[in-house]
Amino acid sequence: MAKQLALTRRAQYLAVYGSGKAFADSALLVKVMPNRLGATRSGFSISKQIGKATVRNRVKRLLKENVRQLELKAGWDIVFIARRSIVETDYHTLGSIMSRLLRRAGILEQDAKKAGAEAN
RNA sequence: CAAGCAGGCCGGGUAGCCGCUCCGAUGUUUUCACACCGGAGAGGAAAGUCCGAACUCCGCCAGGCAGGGUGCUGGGUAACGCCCAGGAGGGGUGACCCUACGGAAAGUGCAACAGAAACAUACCGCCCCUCGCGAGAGGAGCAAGGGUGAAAUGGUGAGGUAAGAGCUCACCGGCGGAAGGGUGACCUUCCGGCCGUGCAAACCCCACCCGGAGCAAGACCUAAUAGGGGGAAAUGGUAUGCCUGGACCGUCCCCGGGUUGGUCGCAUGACCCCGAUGGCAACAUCGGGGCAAGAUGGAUGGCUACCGCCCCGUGAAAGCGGGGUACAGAAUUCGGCUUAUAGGCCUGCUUGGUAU
RNA sequence: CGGGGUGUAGCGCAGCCUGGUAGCGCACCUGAAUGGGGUUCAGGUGGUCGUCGGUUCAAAUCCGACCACCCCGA
Repeated sequence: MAKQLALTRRAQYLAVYGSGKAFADSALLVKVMPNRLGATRSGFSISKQIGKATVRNRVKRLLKENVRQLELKAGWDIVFIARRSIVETDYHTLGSIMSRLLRRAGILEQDAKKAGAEAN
């Protein structure tokens, strides 16, 4: 994932936390907020409660890879917040969870619906 | 063959598709960047942060006192609480392993409860003498036996005695002295007399070492705001305990305001590999060769297929089916220690069994 | 990444420096007082002292290692 598509400042995270809409699953919490950039940026929050450094790295990489595969509408800031049960979730299950949550948020491209159904 | 001891090593592989960070070349572009090609990209512990250093800043000024650390001896090292070799003590049939292992006649303190006594003692007792018909009472001696305790004034045996005791003797242990060996810890031999304990991971004494903070250290650049208001104090302040001397001058607190960007530090180093020489070894010296991650909301990845390895079931075997493939993720960099770790390999040695 | 602190009864804490008895408040249980409840009074239950080793006759306390949680830092 390219660097300019990532949230890199604490202020950006706090803005999404404060005024973004939330969509939740038992393994994942997603907060989204529209921006005016014409591009969609995403950030990841995996706290120390999730596990040791190896586990946190693994979770973040799975999330990033799934974001890369999904086709998202432009112009949104998205923060993915991991919950404890995400440790037992594999790549494909996590992909279906993410596509479901983002479709509810209304920022998944219609073309990608098919791919999301396939992943299920 | 089985059980074990010591040392060293590895810690999945190949291919395809899609990605990430850095470096280099080319092209487009005013720059920022973008496209494409090539190269590099987690560990033995990267971990815990328990020690030691490099490096950086702080007033590392001088002296002294506190305070902290280490603790058998000798060596290695930049340094260490690490490593090597040796000594002593302890454990194991053995290979071998373990040990914070200086000082208790420098001083202070503690040893609860129990017990007569925990620095000097006699509770139950033992023996002798006197009185008494006797039970017993008084006097003198003893510390062997019993009892209490974690610990009771060297141990075993013999002699000796009224009963006993290092009272005497032999051996052992401890202490002191002498001689010899060893750089030293210490060892061996001889002589002397018979001397109460434990705790220094209690204070302490002795020997040696230590200024403090840490890469969010620190340096530079760009942008922006302000050169402000109030108070304390001159026996004040100048970075980390205290005192003395010396040096310097504004210092400290509160309110208000601004920045929470970029670059460097940052990877050629007490570096790695091979060989030779010196040394029992740790290690050192010399020669040759090599360059091996560098992120900053933090890269080093995701998926698929096949193979390898281990376990279980089935089977004569081949094979088949199922499951597993650990601990763990660089953040200034090194030297150690400690802790976690599926499975596997190599070398030497010990004990027991069997065969020749 | 670096620095520091704390783990003791259900909860909040003391005891640790200077080693031998684990204590205080709230809560809980029983009884008294009230027609009943609260308040009050009396009595009582309850703790592997975070875990594992070491020193010591003896460890919550001294020493070492490990685990968990919390705080601070341009």
